[in-house]
Amino acid sequence: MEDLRGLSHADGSPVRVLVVDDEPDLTDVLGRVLAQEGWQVRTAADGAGAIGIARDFRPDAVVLDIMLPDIDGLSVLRELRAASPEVCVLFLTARDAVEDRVAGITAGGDDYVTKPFSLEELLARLRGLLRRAGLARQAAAAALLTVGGLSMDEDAREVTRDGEVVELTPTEFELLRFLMRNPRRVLSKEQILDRVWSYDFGGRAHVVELYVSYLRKKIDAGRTPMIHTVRGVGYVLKPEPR
Amino acid sequence: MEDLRGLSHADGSPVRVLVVDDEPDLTDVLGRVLAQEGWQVRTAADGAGAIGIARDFRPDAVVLDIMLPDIDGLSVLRELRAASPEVCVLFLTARDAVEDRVAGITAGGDDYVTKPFSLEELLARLRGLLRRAGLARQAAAAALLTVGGLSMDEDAREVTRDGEVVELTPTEFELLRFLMRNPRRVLSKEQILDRVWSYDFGGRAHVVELYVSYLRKKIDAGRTPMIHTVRGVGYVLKPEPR
DNA sequence: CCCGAATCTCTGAGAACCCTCAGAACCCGT
DNA sequence: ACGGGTTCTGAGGGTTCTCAGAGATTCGGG
Repeated sequence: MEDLRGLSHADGSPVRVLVVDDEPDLTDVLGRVLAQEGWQVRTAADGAGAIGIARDFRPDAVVLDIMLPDIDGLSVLRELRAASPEVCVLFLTARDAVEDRVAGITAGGDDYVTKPFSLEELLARLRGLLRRAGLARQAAAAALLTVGGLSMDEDAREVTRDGEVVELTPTEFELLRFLMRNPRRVLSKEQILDRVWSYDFGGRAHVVELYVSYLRKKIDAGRTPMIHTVRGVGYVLKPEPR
Repeated sequence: MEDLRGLSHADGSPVRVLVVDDEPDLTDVLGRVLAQEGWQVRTAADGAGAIGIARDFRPDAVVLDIMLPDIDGLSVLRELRAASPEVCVLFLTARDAVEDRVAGITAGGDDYVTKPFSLEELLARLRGLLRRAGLARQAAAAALLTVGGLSMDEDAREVTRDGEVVELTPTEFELLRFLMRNPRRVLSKEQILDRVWSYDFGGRAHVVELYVSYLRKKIDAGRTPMIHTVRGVGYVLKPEPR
């Protein structure tokens, strides 16, 4: 059928993710998006809550804000790891607080995303984490997306159209990834904006048009177009028929 | 007899929808139409009322105007979600309300419609929301409508007649969707106008004739016609008799 | 067969929508 | 601090869509 979005355990049970952040708006949206991706989600607003929930929820992954109202995120991590050493962690950090503290952490196979982030970016990181932890169906195989003559290697960040390598900027890459994860489905500019751009982006949907036009130049130039405009609605990525 | 319209829970109980808007005219019409679609409906005129009703009505979906007389629509949403996190929301926003667009709305699985809207559009969005939330019988399968040799993929916005793709403008698409949801049933021009065009449309029924003629050119051209005129009454869409 | 009413189709104007260009702002590494 | 690359804003211009008006056509009753 469609794309296998929800990674799951070998036995088919859904992967469990715990989201910890003190902004309810953020945990709410994240929780819904992750659930939509096929994962089982719980949320917590602080360290104590997180530890409590983790005790019997036994998450496979934790999305953890480093700055929490009560306990330091790193201490929370220690607690979580004590209970289940296997758990993988995706940290959320403020842009300017990255440096030293996180540097050591990522060595352990965990990862981090700086706020403000785009949902696509967070999802991609989380998928990667779980995949490397062996929780994906297709195991540790490289993340390869293919739609018609288009293919994207998420790990290598390499995109090819009909075998030719295409160079993309970060935003172009994110946009294309979102399109490729939703082939044949019309996506509105608002949907795209909400997923590909950071949640604090105030701009207009006009940027989406602009980036679609960039993508077309790089991907559809001189070939059968794969990105189609659906007037008044949005855009679709479709493999060329035949 | 199969009821294709009202999505329902696994146990067959009807889906519950709460409509919140301060214009009684609008909630009345919406309430009637939604009930007719097989849903169980309650209406509220303001945020306080909505929260009160939601407490024991436990809606599966809420149609929520962002501009309410008492409480901000988003605050209402927070309250509703606190009580039942699963509820899906279809926001109503004014077209000219410049960028009161809230980031993340479409990302979390919710959706919005701008006023003035057509009833068909609102219904389609609401159906999509519930479908994706897993409340449809046929679960998350793509929305596929089929009448004879005609088929419509609502997600891809693609229509085919006898296998050939047909390009439609937004209005043509909406009109055809309405016809396809009511096959073999004669629909009057007024009915069509009320459903497919925005509720504030001042024009005459003549546009319906015009758009039916457009549709015929694209769908019936050179084939056994499926759109039939019932003189003095309206139009019917019928699959070619075997 | 004839006539009136209903319907169909053509046309054009205005609006909405989308694409692209050019340049400003920003970030980054050197 | 400089320079290249990236992101974003604004405006211009072209295309498509919607809809009203008018004339052509069809239908059905007498």
